[in-house]
Amino acid sequence: MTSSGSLDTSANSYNSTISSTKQFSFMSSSFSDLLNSGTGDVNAAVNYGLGDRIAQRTGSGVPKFKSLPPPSLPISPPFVSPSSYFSIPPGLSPAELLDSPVLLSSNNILPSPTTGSFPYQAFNWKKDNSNNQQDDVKQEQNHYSDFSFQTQTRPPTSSSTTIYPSQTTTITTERQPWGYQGSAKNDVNSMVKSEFQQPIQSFSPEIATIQTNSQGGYQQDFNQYNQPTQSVREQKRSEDGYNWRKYGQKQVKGSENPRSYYKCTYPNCPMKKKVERSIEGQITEIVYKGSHTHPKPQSTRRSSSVASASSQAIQAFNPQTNEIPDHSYGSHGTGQMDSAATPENSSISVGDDDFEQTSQKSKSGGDDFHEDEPDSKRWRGDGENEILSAPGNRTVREPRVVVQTTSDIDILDDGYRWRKYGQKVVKGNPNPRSYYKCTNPGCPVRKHVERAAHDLRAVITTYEGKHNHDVPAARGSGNHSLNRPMPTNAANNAPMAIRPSAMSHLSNNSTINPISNLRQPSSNNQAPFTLEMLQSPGSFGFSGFGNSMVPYMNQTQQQDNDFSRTKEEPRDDTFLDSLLC
DNA sequence: GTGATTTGACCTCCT
DNA sequence: AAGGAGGTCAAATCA
Repeated sequence: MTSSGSLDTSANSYNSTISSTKQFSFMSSSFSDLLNSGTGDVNAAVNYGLGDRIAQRTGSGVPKFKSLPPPSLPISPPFVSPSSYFSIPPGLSPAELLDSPVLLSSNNILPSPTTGSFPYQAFNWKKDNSNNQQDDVKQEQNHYSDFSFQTQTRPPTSSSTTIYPSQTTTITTERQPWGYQGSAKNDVNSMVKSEFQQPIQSFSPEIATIQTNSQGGYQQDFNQYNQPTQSVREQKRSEDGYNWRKYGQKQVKGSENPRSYYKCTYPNCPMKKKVERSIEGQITEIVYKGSHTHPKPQSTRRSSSVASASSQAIQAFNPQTNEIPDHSYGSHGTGQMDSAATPENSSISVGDDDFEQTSQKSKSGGDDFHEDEPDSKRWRGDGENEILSAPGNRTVREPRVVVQTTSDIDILDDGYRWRKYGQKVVKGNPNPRSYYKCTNPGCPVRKHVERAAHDLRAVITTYEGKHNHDVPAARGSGNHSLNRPMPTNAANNAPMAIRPSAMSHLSNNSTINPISNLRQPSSNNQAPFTLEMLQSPGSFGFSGFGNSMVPYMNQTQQQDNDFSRTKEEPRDDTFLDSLLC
């Protein structure tokens, strides 16, 4: 139970292999609990869904794309494709970029679309390279949640990592399940290790926490966790850094896993989240709804020193959605919400209508997702966990940890509507890349989404082109919140759907663009987001991340470049054909 | 005694 | 309009 802590995964029965025990509350529950948790393997086996079985047979976890819809931020579509603005630094290969920790940070952490997890290396990177930086990062967690290994700040037991970017948050959660699942159950260490060994795309604070516990190595990063002095309250904090109160739990149809409902404990904060945990305790799905109207609670762990500015900049950076803002707020130890980037200022959709958007859910493992498909169906749809082949040769059932954001994902991703026009397996990634085109007549914008090769949970979304139109109204809702001006409190109402996928999004635009979060007219969306901005520490305040960001950027760019190829393709049909070929 | 969690009941929405 | 499912409430319970 901890609000955040309680990871109820449930819905999907995946859990299986990794099982954690009962509820794994990062926050409240102690890590030991995890360790104690019984084995879930048996259950897992039982729980396996058809998809899982298939996955097992195939030996590969086929992510379900449905759940993975790009991190759509309910709010606004990506501004500009980052790619266009960024260039890859010499010496960096795209592949490297992908693996680079930076990626994690970006969107904050971008889990591979496919896997949703970040490469283990990334962690190492931190350890090795950024111990110092890590500290900074930690401190700045607030700022860049992505990077944030905010969780770090928290004690291992409490997984209250702060995930600033919403998406990031999502990812985090997702990972946790994995991470600890394994670890939690049988052998925390082993599990964790395995995961880490495996690429962990999504860096969830929780995971981090787990790691910390299991592995000393990460502890460096997560020193704070170890701090004995943490207050219980802090421990309760969820990985996302906010304090949550569980207000309900319910068994969802079609899922063995119970779903827990949490509310942000901050007065008047509308933010909610629901977490499903597997029997083992693995988090199978997390869905955030709404946005925080306040800064993230400061934890002692957090370094107050973090410059809010930088953090803010970073936050803004998150293209993703509301969360960014939300988290961003939180992320700032300062609690400042004023960052321009914050959704608040932006016109984020809020309101009931928004809900559609709000509740985005991402589940890993979708074969294919149709944006048109209602979120509810999408994310919930299969319900079955897929078995992913973990890097280590292990076949692990991928926790369907889906970070859900709140609502309609269709639009969610970026507020725009997309039509799938192709799918292809690109070199270097066994996971198919779905290609989408903006459905708005005459709009040249395209995007492609793929799961990261190393982590199915991670979704990489790349945008190409600029929208020549405003964000379409949300389906079902006459007014799409997206179009609406954001409420004063950006985060407030706007349901943020955090998807793991979103987290993973590499999508240049969405991910990078803080602006995107702000719902601006499409034209604005396109607003120039220059590399300089990103790079310049001052401009976006990547301070702390500095270079790291660059790589990320680069990566995105690369993607764009890659994608640009597709752009050149004169016709969708042609393109599709080519893909099919 | 306070705050968080549990859990059955109720409400709302969707089909 | 009815039924089902999801989400929320709130009293009881627990820490």
